[in-house]
Amino acid sequence: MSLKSNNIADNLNEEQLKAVTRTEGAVLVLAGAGSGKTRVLTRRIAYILEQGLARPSQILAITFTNKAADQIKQRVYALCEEDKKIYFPWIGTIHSCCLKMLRQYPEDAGYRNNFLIYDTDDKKSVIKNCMKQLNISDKAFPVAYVASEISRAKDDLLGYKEYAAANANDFQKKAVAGIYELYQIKMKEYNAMDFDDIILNTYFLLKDNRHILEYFQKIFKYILIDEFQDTNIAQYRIFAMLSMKHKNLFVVGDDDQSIYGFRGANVKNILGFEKDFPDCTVIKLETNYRSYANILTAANAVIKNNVARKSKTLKTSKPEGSRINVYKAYNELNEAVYVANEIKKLMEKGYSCKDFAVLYRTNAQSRVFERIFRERGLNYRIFGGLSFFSRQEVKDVLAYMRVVFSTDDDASLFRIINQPKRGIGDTTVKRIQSIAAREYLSSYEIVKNADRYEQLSSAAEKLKAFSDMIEQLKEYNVPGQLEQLYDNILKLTGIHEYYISEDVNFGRERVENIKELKSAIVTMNQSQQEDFGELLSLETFLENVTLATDADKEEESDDYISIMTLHSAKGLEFRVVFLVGMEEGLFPSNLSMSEGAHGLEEERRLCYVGITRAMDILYCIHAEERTRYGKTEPCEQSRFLKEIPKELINSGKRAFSRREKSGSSFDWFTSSQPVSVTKGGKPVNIPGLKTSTEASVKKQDYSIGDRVMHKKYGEGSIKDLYDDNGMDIVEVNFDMAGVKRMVLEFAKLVKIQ
DNA sequence: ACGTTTGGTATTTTT
DNA sequence: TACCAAACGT
Repeated sequence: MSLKSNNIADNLNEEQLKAVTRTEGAVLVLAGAGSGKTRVLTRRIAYILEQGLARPSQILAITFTNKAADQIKQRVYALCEEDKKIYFPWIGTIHSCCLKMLRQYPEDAGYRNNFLIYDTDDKKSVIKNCMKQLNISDKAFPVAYVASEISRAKDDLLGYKEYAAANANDFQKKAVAGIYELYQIKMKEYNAMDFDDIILNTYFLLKDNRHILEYFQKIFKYILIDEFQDTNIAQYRIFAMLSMKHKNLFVVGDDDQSIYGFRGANVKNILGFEKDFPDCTVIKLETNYRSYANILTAANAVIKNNVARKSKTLKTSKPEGSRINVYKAYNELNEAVYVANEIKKLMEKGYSCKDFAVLYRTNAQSRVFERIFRERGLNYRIFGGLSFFSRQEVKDVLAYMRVVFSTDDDASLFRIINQPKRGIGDTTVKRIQSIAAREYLSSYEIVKNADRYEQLSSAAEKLKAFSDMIEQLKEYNVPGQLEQLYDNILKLTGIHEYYISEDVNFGRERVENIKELKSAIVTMNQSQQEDFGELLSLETFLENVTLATDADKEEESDDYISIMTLHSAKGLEFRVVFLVGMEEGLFPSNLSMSEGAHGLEEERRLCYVGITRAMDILYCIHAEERTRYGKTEPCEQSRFLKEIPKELINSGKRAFSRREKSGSSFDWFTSSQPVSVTKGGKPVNIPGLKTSTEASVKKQDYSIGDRVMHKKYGEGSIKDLYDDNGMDIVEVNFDMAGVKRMVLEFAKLVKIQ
């Protein structure tokens, strides 16, 4: 097979080249941050193809995220000849690759062929039901705890029996084991798998079915694993099994970047690798090509405080670069304003939006940045948080699609059975469930034949109407024509009208989101045809949707500031990085520290990941006080900042001190807008602001959604306007102060253009 | 059955 | 603070 690239060795150093060309046998690459890991991975795939060692379909490459998979796919794709593109390697996340295997042998894995994937929300609702059924209070055992306990068990390859046995003398965990058991039984009934089941079931599929294992062993001549430090035991076992025949297992990882321990990732896999594959070649990539020396020195200084790690130091040939900017902000608002100001300054020097990233520990921190950036007209994009497909209204429509796909899907069935309201209440639902359990039938069977059960007589008609509707919708389950299904769901179920009528309450977002779902269907159908020459089936659609992280939504512009958590920044690089919220308790977070030394070390690795994302300039920002869970509390700067040598630091001066704040109930100085400061009690007119204090204020002057400014509460948007006994009342949702109800005439609201 | 209110409680990170 | 669930009233 020929490749477009002439020389596979271009721009590779000696070690990288070795990692690319040592194709046979087990290879462990310890790749430091910014050492060209992705380049090695793609070149290696290209090299294997170029040498004719394998056909594309004989290569299995596992990445950690969909984003990384796409990136590698594209780069390899670009290297391949036009006519070879159809036989494409298996490149994807562990979940999507395992799913592909399971779909080939659903029955051998113990499922019916149209099984569904439950996301975290679905999973929690099933667990909640189990606990109710077992009469276990969710106060004694929070659902989240049970969910993570079950996840962890599955990561370690423990089924409920094994889990119960392993915790036989732990009173609490015995209760969890009971929930785990019932959960698995229910999931089987619903013909559904959760994320961890995908891995676990693949493991057992391969382990218990010799012919299937041999089949896949034969297929995968070369196996490549990225981000190996973040694999768990179950995943590792799968790779080990699959590579047993050809023995060509190539793994890349960095123990210093292991940040998913909380989710069962096991760094020991790196150490274990050398034991399990004694003949393996170990290659270290220790030259960083990304960051200026100061940044790298800081990163090394921080990470060396970790005890549990393989000692190594990244080198660079780059010059020192500028110092690390540490800035002490007054609070989170001031922090965001400072970041925005610095970005503006740097943009004048030639940087553009896409060069910047704001990284924080928790998603909750994104809000202020979103607000300030929007006000300043800075183009930004927030990654992570709740994804488009997990929004309520979108999930509702998806639930209809899922029930159409599989009527065994109880979680979806009960989500929509009364959404929109059709007179099927809690009591009816409970009765359906108990009859289903008694008769060994699916809940949907009961709904469909409601007239046969006396208990359901009062609701029978409504239930019949509901199941008739679902049956009718099933007609539209035609590959390549899912838009029709979507249109009919909107038309027949009343969900569209419901959201239209409710929309005022939700800032008109919901109907828009539902519409966007349709374009997601259309685009996905198109790419399915272009990439795979096949029509988009409901099965594939639903799968893509649940496994999608940030569903590569088409952006109008690709020049934006990236705002995301440190976790999702892994694998990325930016010219300028702002690490914000560097405070004790937030980063490192109290929760991880309560887990002891290893918790703190994971936080430190997270910090290391953050620092090493920066190419040119690094900012670290901490606030003097921060409002969390509605309480404002003083903050101490993060210990990680103290671990950076002083001579590398450029300390920024805070623009305002704590003292300057007192006396004002609203933090004018932190607000980023030109603010209408009161002089002698009268609002000052500011260009761009329109006052309406002169004549009598009329309700007609305002409408819902208008942005307004209030003397005391600052900015907000009008939530409601109404007449109360001849008095015009306005409800404003203030950005800082929340919703306030005021008499319009006296509120002295100033419209902001 | 449904809407509203209250009260309690949680908030780490993601496939 | 903000969200959710149970409790309450209709």
